[in-house]
Amino acid sequence: MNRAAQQQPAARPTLEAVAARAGVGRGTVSRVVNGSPKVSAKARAAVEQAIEELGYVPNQAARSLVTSRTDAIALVIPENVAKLSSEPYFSDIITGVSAELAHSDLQLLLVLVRDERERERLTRYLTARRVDGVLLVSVHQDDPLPELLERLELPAVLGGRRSAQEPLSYVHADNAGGARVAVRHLLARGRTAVATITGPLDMEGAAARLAGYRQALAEAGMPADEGLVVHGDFTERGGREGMRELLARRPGLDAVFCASDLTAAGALQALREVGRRVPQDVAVIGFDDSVVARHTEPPLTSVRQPTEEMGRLMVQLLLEEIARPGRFRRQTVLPTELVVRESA
Amino acid sequence: MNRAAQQQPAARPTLEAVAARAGVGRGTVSRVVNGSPKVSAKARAAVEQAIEELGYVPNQAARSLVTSRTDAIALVIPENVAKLSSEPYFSDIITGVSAELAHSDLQLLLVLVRDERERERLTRYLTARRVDGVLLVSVHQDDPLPELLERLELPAVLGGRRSAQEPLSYVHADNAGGARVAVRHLLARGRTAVATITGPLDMEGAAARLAGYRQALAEAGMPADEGLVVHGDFTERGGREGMRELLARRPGLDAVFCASDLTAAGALQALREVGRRVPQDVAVIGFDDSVVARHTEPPLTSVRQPTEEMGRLMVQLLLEEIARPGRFRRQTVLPTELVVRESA
DNA sequence: AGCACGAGTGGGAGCGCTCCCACTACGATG
DNA sequence: CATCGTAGTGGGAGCGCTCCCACTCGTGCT
Repeated sequence: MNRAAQQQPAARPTLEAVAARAGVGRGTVSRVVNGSPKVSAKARAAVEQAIEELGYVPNQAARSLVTSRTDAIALVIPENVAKLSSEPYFSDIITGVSAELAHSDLQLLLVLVRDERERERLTRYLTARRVDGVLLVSVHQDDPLPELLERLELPAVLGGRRSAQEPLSYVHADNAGGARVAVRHLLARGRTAVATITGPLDMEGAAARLAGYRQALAEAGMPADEGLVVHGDFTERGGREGMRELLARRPGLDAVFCASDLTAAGALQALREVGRRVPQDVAVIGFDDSVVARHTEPPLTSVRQPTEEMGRLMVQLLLEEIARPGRFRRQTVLPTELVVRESA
Repeated sequence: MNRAAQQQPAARPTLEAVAARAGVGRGTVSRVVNGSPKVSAKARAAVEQAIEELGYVPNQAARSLVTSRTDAIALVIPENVAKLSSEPYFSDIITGVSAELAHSDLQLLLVLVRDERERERLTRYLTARRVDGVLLVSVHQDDPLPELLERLELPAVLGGRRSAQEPLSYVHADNAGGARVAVRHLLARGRTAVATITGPLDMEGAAARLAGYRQALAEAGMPADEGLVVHGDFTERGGREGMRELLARRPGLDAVFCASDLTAAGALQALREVGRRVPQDVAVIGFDDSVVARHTEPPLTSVRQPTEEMGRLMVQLLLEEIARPGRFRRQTVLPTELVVRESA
């Protein structure tokens, strides 16, 4: 077992080296690198040339040490549910976040939190302030992370609020409105027994979708039948089981509003199992208008929320908050819209 | 516009503070924090208590400055194709990488490279050695990144090699073998005109799948008909257009092997357009066995590659390479397997 | 008793940068 | 012609840590 020879990979030039080469002081180089206007054209040119010649790249660690900025933000996804590929919502958030971040000079740290151990690790990480800010999606009512962020006074933006009184900045979609539109659509098409498979109700978004469902039924003067409401968890499996349960409880139902596309895909499977045709026998509507909505059979009518846009917006809010850490929290609602396909 | 008061958020305790409190020197605290065995039980206990009481968390920037380690690695995805949510492959890689990384104390930087500007930014970033290592997936033949990584002597692992002579470490699936098995399956079921829609052939994986297709046909003594080969790009759109092209060229085809599930999904659409039934008229096989394979109508028979596992393995190789930067490159092939569903 | 040795320990030096203050040079002003 | 800005500059101090060397003890041996 021979030890690999300690090779020194061509030590990178330092600020000091650039200064020497350009015949100026360290301060001047620093000013050029950081775009300060208080540098003469001549000095700037000399420095820029030296940087070019030496291939100088600033050492971020040294910079961080003195500025205590990290130039990185974390996107935290509590992935306790399933894996990323079956949750297009998260992928779209990531896409949006990454796209928006490309304009800035911040790096994106992706943190998937699967269990308690990983949550603790994240806690230590945030406590060490190893990021300038945090984006947090899929927040549940009792999630301890938002409070930690508040306590640490770490700039943060939530994707989806915990409640209507959410103190932190957040971006969310008009969940109740989307649900209302979906259910109205079903009623307008003559459906009379509209069921719903909810998401996890400890998430405000899921609760709002259920509320929207109820509002639309109430508007139309339909009696509230709790037998038509079954609880899911946004997953496909939840949708399948929820649908079976609904069919057992209310065999006469003719429509179902699902809290996510995945849920709807599961419902579709359960309906196929028992030979109910979609949309003839039962109309189905999903939520998110994610990529799965286009691949199911039949393709899903779904409430579109601008997921990628939400990611972008979250970054914008976070950058603002990082720029001026005063408590200027901002909360933004994005519109939803019904995309009609064949399932309803 | 009043400027927010400069508040100082409870200055974090330093190593020095811990040392003072524990009544030991800085060196001892450092040793405890870094798990050195050369500390007496008594000193260790004192330090640990002080750390606890003070809520000490090491400053990573200061540590990086002297060790020139960052404790972070980058996962680079050249996302020039489409968005993440429609590419389950990438999501699964991310899932695997993140899961494996949870065992270590490294952080995951996700870098999506969309255009030339972002590639340059990444180049600067890597040049500044702001990560300890790099995972690079979806490498094309002419991708300049691998060479940059070699030049920088930055530990790196590729997901998919550039060629059989790949000098860098990599993990890849047995693409040719998978393709062979798929095509054999079709032939064994009596299909006589088996077409293929390839991936981008400047990727070794795609080329290997095409080679496997050809091998299986040759084995069976079938004449090679280049009219049955059409070029795609792993996308759904490519699959749709490729299938249309194939139908125009060889109306009599009765099977098609697609280089990805997405491609197969597109092919399915094109077949449906012209009323061909799957699998009765045309059998279809995909590749990846990603989440879309289960959602198409009919569900796709597909060659499974252990994508998540590949992500995990990439991390393992990278960690090894970071641990001893000697040129111990490792190259690993993972098996593929045919998952039979209804489309073939 | 004297010595060597290893286990532990303290703390100086220094990583590469930004911050900031003192300083220079030069044009404008009274 | 003395005085005062003002734009630009150089470099000391210090961020919080690890590295490493010099040092102090016991302990076991001669």
